[in-house]
Amino acid sequence: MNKTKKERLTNAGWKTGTVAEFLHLTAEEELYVELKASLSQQLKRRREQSHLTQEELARMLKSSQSRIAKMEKGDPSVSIDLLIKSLLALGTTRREIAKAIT
Amino acid sequence: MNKTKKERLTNAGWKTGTVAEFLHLTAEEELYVELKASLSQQLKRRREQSHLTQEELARMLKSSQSRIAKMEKGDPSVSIDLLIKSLLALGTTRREIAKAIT
DNA sequence: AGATTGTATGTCATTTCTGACATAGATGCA
DNA sequence: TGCATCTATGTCAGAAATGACATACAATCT
Repeated sequence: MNKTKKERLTNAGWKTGTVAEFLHLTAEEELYVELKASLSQQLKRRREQSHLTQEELARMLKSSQSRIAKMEKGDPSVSIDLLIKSLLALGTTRREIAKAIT
Repeated sequence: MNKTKKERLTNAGWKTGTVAEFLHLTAEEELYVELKASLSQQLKRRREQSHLTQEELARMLKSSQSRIAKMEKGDPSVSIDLLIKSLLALGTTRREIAKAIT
């Protein structure tokens, strides 16, 4: 965003900044959300590489299509625990999980 | 364990093997438990390096001494989520967390 | 247009996790 | 010995996550 646009928005009463600021996240919360997002993306990649639909993966994991969708979207209702268990079930190694987190 | 001892135990009716086998864990469950144990150890290391007691850390995290103890012991009742949130609160970077997981 | 396939989103009963508390080790010190 | 400090373990009410379901959305067909 260039300076001019920012000034225009600010003058018009808008606040500018990061998503984290907008959502009032602390530094730690932001790191947590980002870390979770990385795992979400990794899960989606692995599923697509395996040519599985969300429904097929759900059956494999004894979960549901809607929960898989939420996992891949980084929905607040899904835990890192579930993401990691899912990745492990898909054959992801610790090293690969670590790489995704970095 | 040397061969002789294993034979003795086996002959006496004991089964030998890994903890995972004893607890009837699947391969994925075993990986999950190991990964969690790594984070537990990392948390304990960081706390001790910071010269904090469990009680002090508990106050910092708005948790309780007993939960910190359970975290560091890898108790089944604690989630990876809580471990990661705690590590982040202690200033651990994503890179360091990734390293611990590897 | 309608039909099919795959993904997203809202809701909810049940399950699991969490902080808090009590209390039991464990270690050191007077 | 008793006393203080730190850690471990069991329990439980309240909070959060889970799978399941319905349904909406999107893309691709005939």
